[in-house]
Amino acid sequence: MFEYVSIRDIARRAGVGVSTVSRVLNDYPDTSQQTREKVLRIIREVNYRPNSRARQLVKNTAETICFILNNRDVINPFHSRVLMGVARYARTLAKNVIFMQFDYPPDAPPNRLILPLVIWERGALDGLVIAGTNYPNFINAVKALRIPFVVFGNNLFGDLQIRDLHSVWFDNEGGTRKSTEYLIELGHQNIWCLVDTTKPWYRRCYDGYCQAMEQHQLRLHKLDVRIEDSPFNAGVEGAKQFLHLQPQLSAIVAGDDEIALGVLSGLNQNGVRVPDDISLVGFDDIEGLKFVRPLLTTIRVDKEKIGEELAKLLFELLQNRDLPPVKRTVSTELLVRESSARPGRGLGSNGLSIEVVS
Amino acid sequence: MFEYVSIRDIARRAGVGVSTVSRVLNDYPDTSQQTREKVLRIIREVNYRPNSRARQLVKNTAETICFILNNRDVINPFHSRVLMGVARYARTLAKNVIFMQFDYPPDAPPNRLILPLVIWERGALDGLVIAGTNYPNFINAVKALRIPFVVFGNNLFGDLQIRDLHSVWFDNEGGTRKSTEYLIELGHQNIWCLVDTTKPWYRRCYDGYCQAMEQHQLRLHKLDVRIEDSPFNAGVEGAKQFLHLQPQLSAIVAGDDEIALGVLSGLNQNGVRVPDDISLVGFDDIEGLKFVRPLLTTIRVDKEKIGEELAKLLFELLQNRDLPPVKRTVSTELLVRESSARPGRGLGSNGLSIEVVS
DNA sequence: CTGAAAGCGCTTACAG
DNA sequence: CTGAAAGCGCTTACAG
Repeated sequence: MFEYVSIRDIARRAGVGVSTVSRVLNDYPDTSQQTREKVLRIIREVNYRPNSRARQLVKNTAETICFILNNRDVINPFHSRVLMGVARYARTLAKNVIFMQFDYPPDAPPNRLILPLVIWERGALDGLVIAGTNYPNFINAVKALRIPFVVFGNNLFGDLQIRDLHSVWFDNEGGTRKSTEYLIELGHQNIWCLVDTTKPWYRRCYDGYCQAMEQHQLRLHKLDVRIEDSPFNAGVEGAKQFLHLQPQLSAIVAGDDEIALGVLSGLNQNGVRVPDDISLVGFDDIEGLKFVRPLLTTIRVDKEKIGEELAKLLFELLQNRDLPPVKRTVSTELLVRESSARPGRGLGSNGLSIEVVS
Repeated sequence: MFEYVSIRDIARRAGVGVSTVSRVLNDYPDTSQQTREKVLRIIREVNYRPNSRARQLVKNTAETICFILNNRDVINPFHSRVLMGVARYARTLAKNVIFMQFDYPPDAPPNRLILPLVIWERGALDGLVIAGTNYPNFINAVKALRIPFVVFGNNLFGDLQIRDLHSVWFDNEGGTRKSTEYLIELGHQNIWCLVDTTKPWYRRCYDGYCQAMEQHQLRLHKLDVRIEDSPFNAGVEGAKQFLHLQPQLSAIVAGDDEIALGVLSGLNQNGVRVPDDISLVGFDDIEGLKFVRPLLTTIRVDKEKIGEELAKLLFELLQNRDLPPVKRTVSTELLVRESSARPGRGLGSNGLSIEVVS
C-alpha cells in the first residue's frame, strides 16, 4: 500500500511524459499552467518525494560536503561551534554536511595514508572542510585526489605552502598582541607569556605578545612548557613556577583559556589572588569560563564565524575551481572581565603601599 | 589528462566485460585469478575510484544516516560526545553520518512541519538518529515518512508512546537515586533536590531522589525552579534560597552539573563552603567540571556509549525493519570527588562541636 | 568463469 | 509547450 512512487508513476497518472514531470519538479518556466497544476496535484495526492540520489548521479554533484575532524578523539567546544557554523551555512544552500572523525600518523607518506572511504570514493562528496589538528601529509593526500577542500588553518603543523591552500584562520597573533597591550596599558610591565612553542598556534600567540612588549620596550618573559594532554594541568604546573617570580611578575598571558584556568587554579591553591596579586588573560573565550570566578579576561574568537567562512569559501571554490588560493582571517575581540586589573592592588594586603607610575 | 574514469573504461582497457570488473570490485569469488589480477592492475594503474552514488542508486541504499540535533543552537559538550559515539559506530560499518541542526515549534501539527530536505527526499538517508530536545510532533512527522529512526530519549517532551519507539536513554532516575543514597549513607538527612519539574528529565531526577529518601523515611525537600537559558544561573539563584535553610540543610542534589556549578558559585559568593558546610552532587559529569574546585561529586553518564547504542540500534533496525520497539538504557556511575563529605564538618568553624551519629 | 542487457530514478538535449 | 530517447555509473539476473 505504501509503495515507492517514482517520477514515472507520476507521469503515467498525470498522462504526461516523464520529462514534463521533471520540468515541473524543477520549476522550469516552460510548462503550461494547466499541465503544471495537474502534475502538482498528483504529486501531492500520492505524496511523491523525489529521489535525490538519482538527481545527483545525473547532475554529477553530491550536494554534500564533509567536515572532517582530524586527530581529535572528541569534538571539543571550539570545534563544535565551528561545525555548527559550517552546518548553518551549508543549510542556507540546502547542502548536507557529513561529519567524520579521523586519525592519522603525521609521518606516514601521503600515498600510504588510507583515507576514509567517503573521501576516496567518487560521488559522495563535493568538497571537504578539514578541521582538527593537521599535518602536511593528509593535506597532500587530499590534494592528490583532486577534491576541492578548505582548511582550518590555526591547528596546522609543518611548513605547508599556505599560499597554495584555501584556508580560514583566526587571528591568534593579533589577538594576543591586543591582550598584551591591554595589560601594558593597565600599567603592567613584568608580563609573562605561558605557551608551548613546539605548537605553531602557541608560537603565533607568543609572537603577538612579543610585538606588544617590544613596541613598549618591555623585557620579554616566556615560560615555555610542553603541553600534551591537558593544557589545564600545564597551567597548574606553570603557576607553581610563577610563584617564585612574585611579586615582580604582575601579569600572565596564557596561550589559551584552558591553560589560563589551570594557572588560575594553581595560583588560588597557593593563596595568590587573581587579579589582586596577578592579572591573567586567556584566549578563545571557551564555554567553560562561565563556571569559574573570577571571570577570565580573554580574547573572544567567533568560532561559528570561522565555520561559516570555511563553508562559504568551500562553496565559492565549488563554483569556481580556479579560485586562486586565499587565506581568510577572522578577527578577534578583547573581552575584559574580572581576572585583570591595574597592578599593585594586591600588594596593599601585604601592608605595602605602592605608587603605580604609568 | 585527469579525466573521470568509469567502470566501462576499466573494462575496455582490461578487455573484459563491465560485469567482470564489478565482480572484481565487489570481491565476488567467481572470477578467475588471472582476469582478477589483470583488472586489479588496471584499476591501480589508472587510479580508478568507484562512484558510490551509482552503487547506492542500484542497491537502493544511501549508506548514510543522519544525526539530527533538534532545537539547540549549539551542540553542547554532552551532545558532542553522543555525536562522536554515533560517528564512531557508523565508521566501523563504513557508513556515513550527516550532521544537521534543526529548529521547530513544538506546537506545529506534524503535517505542517517542514522537515529538512535531506529527510524529506528519498535516497539521501537510510535512517535517522534524533537527538536534541524533542516533541511528539516531529517524531510523528518522521514516522509518517516511514524512515527508520531511533531517538535519544532523555530530552523528549510530551507523552509519546515510548513503547512504539526505538529509543536509547541514560538512567536519570537510577543515577539520582544512587547519588542521594550516597549522601544518606554519608549521614545526611536534610537533603534538598534542586530541579525544574516542568522538564521530564529533571522530573526523573526528582523521582530518583524521592525513591532514595522515602526508602530511608526521610522528608522530601524540593526547590523547584524554572530553567530557561542558563542552568548555571538557576543554580546561583537557587543557592540564595538555600542560604536561609542553613544549617539544617546539609546536602543538595542538583538536577545536573551545570545547575550544581551555579549552586557552588552562589554558595561560595556567600561564604558557604562546599563540602564543609554543605555537600553538593551533580549529574552528567560534564567536561567543564575539571576547571572548578572543589571537584564536583557527580553521576557519570557515558555519552559516547549512548551514541554508540543509538547507532547500533538504528543499524539493527535497518537490518530488520520489523524489529519490535525497544527502549535501551545506558547505566550510570557514581563519581565521588571533592564536593561531598560527612555532614557537620563545617559547623566546627562556628565554634560548635557536633557529634555525628550515623 | 564471463559478457550483453536491463534497470536503478532521475535530467537533458533533441525533435516535434 | 511536450514526449521519446539517451545517458549518468553502477549492479544483477540471465544466458552461455
